[in-house]
Amino acid sequence: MISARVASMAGKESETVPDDGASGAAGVDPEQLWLRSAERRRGRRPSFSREAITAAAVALADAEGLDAVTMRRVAAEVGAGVMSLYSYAPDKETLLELMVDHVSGELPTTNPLTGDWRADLKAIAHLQRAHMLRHPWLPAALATRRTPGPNTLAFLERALAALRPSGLDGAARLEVFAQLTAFVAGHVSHEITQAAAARSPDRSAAEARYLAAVAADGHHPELAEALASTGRPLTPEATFTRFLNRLVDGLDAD
Amino acid sequence: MISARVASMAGKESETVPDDGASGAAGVDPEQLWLRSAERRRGRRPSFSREAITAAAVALADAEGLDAVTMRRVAAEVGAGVMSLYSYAPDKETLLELMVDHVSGELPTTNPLTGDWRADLKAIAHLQRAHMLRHPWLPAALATRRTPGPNTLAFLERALAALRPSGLDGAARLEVFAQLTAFVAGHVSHEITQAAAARSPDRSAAEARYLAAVAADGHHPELAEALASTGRPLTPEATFTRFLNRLVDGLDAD
DNA sequence: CCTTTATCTCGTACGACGTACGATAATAGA
DNA sequence: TCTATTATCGTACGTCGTACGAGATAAAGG
Repeated sequence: MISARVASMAGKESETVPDDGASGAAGVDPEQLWLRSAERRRGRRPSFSREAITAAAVALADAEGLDAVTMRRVAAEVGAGVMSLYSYAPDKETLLELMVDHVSGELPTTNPLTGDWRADLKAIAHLQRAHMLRHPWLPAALATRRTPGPNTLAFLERALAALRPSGLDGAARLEVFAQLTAFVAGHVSHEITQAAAARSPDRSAAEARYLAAVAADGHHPELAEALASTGRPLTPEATFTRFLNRLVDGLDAD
Repeated sequence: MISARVASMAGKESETVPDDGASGAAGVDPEQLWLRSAERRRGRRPSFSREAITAAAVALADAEGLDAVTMRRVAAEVGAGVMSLYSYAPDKETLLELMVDHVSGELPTTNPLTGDWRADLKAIAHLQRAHMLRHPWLPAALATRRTPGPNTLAFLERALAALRPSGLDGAARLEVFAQLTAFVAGHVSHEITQAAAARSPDRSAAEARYLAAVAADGHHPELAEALASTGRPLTPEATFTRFLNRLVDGLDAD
């Protein structure tokens, strides 16, 4: 999802699609959000900072999930009145964008590239996975995200550099990175759901009973067999690596 | 995401993970939701039906997006009082689950399989993509989804049957299908976002200007080159097919 | 038949949300 | 000092999900 918008710039696509599922058309102006100058001449001096507010929101999301990030909670955390937040971000959606870019600052952008672009790309994907596991709200937040901020762009720049030896052209490299990010987000989202479910034994047991009942109804032989299968348990890490390798090894400039 | 919970049953995984990002631990009891008997002896006869309510909610989501699905709107659409809905679903989250399973009923489960499991799997993925494009709220709804309903299970059964000739064991087949679904959902989510952005020219222009400004700042040479690249425009369909083929062709039993 | 018991209907109400509005306070240039 | 500008934030509005409980309606027991 990172660079979704970027990828659409090079080589505009066609094929119409029904109405958007989750969000209105409004959104935020990226120029005003990311490029506005820091100069400030007249008027009262700000008591807080965009940095501090964003950091507080991130801490809240990390600790209690995305639902805990309300304007009231964030304001309380920072010691501000609720409406003061609106001096730093025009609305909550924008605050989410700031959060995403804020944590993107944690991603390394200066470690050496090996020159083996497949290996480098896999390493990047592993970085992204670890990053999303550290901030489990990220996959959900990325879905609503609109434009990449400076930290996101720095990481994108890094990924494009890693892909340079692949021989893919610019648009294709953007596309590969966007798809890779979508893949990682999808996987981590799945992984988080499973881990969360595993942590509540009551629900796990109820679900196991439900599936067993379905498998026993005679209409789901394949499911019954799959559930009875006794393969060695795979770690999410191993599954991720396996699918990632398949995806990346299949890439070439053709 | 389909069968996320199912896949976790065969071969329980380890590796801890931080707190869930978006949802509490509560959830819905799948046994009571999907298996409760239809017998009804005493008491007032229901004026509505779970079917009708779910269908109204789906129609609303299709037409106006997931945000338009509020208990009040759905009730109005059906001609019921708001609180009457709670006789048919214990809460809104459950209504979402019902919606997901409802539309899953549109997926074919009886068309012939060719025996070429890779081809069959690709066909299934294309079905899922078309399905999600028809119901653009699906990718978002799948992320919160907890247990598969009967229609979802029927489709899962179908996918497992398609994978039978692959030689993969049961747990692996479940895992493949879960990952495939996550991949499709991620791609379609991306695709929808792009299409929605392309439909509002003001935003597109602002974003293009923003990215051009970033590319011109001298710190993003890779991005600059990628944006300048003049590859022939790729349809989302073509991109999807390409990545799908990479993923599926890489699968084998080893 | 009437009573009991279970079920469904839905008006009212509560607390939480995002945020529009406008009064108030602080700052810098004139 | 006056004025223009900017930040702070209390109050209030409309919306959300849903708890509660009073009424309606059906079948079962006598």
